[in-house]
Amino acid sequence: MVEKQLKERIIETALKLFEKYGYHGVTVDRIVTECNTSKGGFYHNFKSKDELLYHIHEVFITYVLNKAQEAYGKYQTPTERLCAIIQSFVKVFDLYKPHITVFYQESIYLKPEYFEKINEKREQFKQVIFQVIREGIEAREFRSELPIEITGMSIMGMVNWTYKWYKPNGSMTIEEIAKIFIDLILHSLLTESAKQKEEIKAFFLRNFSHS
Amino acid sequence: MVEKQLKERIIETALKLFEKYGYHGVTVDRIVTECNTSKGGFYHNFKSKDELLYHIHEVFITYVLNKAQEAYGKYQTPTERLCAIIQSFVKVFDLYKPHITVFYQESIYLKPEYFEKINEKREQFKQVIFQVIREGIEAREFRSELPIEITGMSIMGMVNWTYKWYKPNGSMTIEEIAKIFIDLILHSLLTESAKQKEEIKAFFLRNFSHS
DNA sequence: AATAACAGACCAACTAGTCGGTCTGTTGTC
DNA sequence: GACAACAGACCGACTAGTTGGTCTGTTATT
Repeated sequence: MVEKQLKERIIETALKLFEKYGYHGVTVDRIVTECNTSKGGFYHNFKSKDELLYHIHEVFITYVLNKAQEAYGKYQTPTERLCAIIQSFVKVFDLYKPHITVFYQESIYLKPEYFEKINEKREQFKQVIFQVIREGIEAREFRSELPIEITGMSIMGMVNWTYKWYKPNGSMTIEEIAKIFIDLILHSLLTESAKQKEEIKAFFLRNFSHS
Repeated sequence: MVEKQLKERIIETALKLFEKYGYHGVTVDRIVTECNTSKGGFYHNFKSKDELLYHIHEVFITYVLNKAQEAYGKYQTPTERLCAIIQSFVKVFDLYKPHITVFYQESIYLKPEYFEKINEKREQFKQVIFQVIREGIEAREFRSELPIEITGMSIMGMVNWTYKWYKPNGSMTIEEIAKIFIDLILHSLLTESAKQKEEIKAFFLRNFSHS
């Protein structure tokens, strides 16, 4: 087993600190001390503190966007697609909780060029969600009276907000939380007739057979 | 008509700037220049930049907590109470959008003493929500399989997230958005039998009679 | 030997906060 | 009514400390 590379160590330390104290609450000096390196080590690996922040954003959004597109491709019906996307996204909280926190708290501090790049992917992710909702309405699985954007943002809000309260190693696993989210969302989106449809009912029961 | 007091002007300017650039993206110098005052004027009215940040938090959370308790007191049934609380909270976005943004983005930068005070009220607010959900389940209006905390945090996430995308003067009024939130939430919380109950059905129709 | 990886002293810029001073309006005194 | 005495609001040059970033030198690696 090779020693963990310095660059990785810097990122991990920075994430831990940024999550707790915020980007501006952490100095480069603090980062380098806490992971036993030096200014030289830091600036050898990153052009600037900004670039480190960008890197964190980039890693996270790229991963999440890929996962969403993957989940979309894996299923055919809107209901299944939506559930798969949510599930894959929520699972990310166990892997990338600090990334997510930084992503939602500190992105205003990204330099314009960096911000643009990140925002593009962020926008793509949103469009995947909107697309699924649109298809769900067209397929008469989701209620047609729902406005796509607001509904999409509601779902994203519900899920994203998790970063404010989720504690890994808490009393509930992230999978259990994901199930509850999906339960809530399906109850609010599905039409009465979709709830009756055999394949959707089966899919539903397979995932949430409470009692 | 008296001139607007300096303190008010400072707060307004700071809010506008904090919302856009973040607490650390705005210097005291910038605040005082943009509202045509001076360092002296600023520090005459505030002990520190931190105190200004605290003040913004305090005004907002106090208002919101009062509104929630008021809404709770005004109604008797859990469903009505929940809707009233959500409605009153969402309406705040037209009044206090910058406050809310600062509240959710910058509270980590509050000095410990300040943070404690704010957090206490924040906690109280959460408890009101949890309480209503608990009562709703006990009254068999809300589905008993829902865990109170997660459901509560889901609702708060959905609603709070609004600060990330809501544009006053957008194509939808805040009241319309509130209705959609409530529609989604009721669909996911209400039991089948509650949906049938005459008074709840009436209440429902009164608020969302889409076609 | 040449190059990449890292160390750490140092620098220049910036920023929150201070402090002596001014200006305006109010109160008390004759 | 005039004037002294005073208070509070506000000004802005200045400071002390902090922070991101640089630069020269040292160590490891191939």
